[in-house]
Amino acid sequence: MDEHTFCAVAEAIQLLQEKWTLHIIRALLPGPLGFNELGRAAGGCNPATLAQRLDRLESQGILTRTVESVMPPRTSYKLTCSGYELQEVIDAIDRWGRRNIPGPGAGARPALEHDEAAATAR
Amino acid sequence: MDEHTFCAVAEAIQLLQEKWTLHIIRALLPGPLGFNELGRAAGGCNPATLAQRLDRLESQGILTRTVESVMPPRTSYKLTCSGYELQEVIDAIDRWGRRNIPGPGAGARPALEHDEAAATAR
DNA sequence: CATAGCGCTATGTCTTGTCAAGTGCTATGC
DNA sequence: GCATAGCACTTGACAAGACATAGCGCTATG
Repeated sequence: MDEHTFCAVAEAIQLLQEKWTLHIIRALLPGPLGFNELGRAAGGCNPATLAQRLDRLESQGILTRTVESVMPPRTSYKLTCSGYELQEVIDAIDRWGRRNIPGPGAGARPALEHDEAAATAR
Repeated sequence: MDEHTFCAVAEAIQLLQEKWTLHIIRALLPGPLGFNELGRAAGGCNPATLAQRLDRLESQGILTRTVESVMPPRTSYKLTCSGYELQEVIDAIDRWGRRNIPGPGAGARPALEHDEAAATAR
């Protein structure tokens, strides 16, 4: 799109803002996982989306897909070093989130900040 | 959701992965902008989405909307300190992107330092 | 022998983002 | 003085994306 905003930054943002991407990477940080296992660890990603993300992340060189056995099916996804470097991104988000998101565990502040009224009364 | 995965991190990811959010914040780092101005600076966000994101970011305390004059319309959006703290998230993505994204030139793409003075904008 | 699990694709629905146009007004160019 | 373009947004129709669900061939359990 805009070559003027370009550089890696915009590209990276574009990539990381896709739904589930960060969750997937985060789930994969502790170690390799299988497909369904990963979907659950990411917080319940449905298989269609998961497969798509995985595809993209693999072709981006962020993770690798290793078929351990075809039948009984067993596949393992693990981060490449490029993927592990995303830890610092997630760490940064983590740090920010703990400081700036109300959250249920934030003491005497229940999560009543649900402003889903954005519907604007259609 | 998963109690173990939950808390601020997942929330923050959820928030930041919405389309344009990070672009908007990034565009706002150098200083406050108006609505259309911001939409363009973010890379061409359409007004509907922009308004929605802005709404959410404001109610999250990440930015403030100041109406400078109603007619001729002039509004200014600027980050709060909570918003500025996202700089380190964007920096992390930036750093990662420069290292790990091939880039449009697919080769030696010198990293132009065009927006590094953002922190002083206040 | 029935059930549940694996990795993953195909289906239809619902949510989300996008385009295009339009509002009331003012500051500019001719 | 009038046309044009800009401002900050809203609305409504539409496309793209994510969703739940079911299912494939197979095997390791109960």
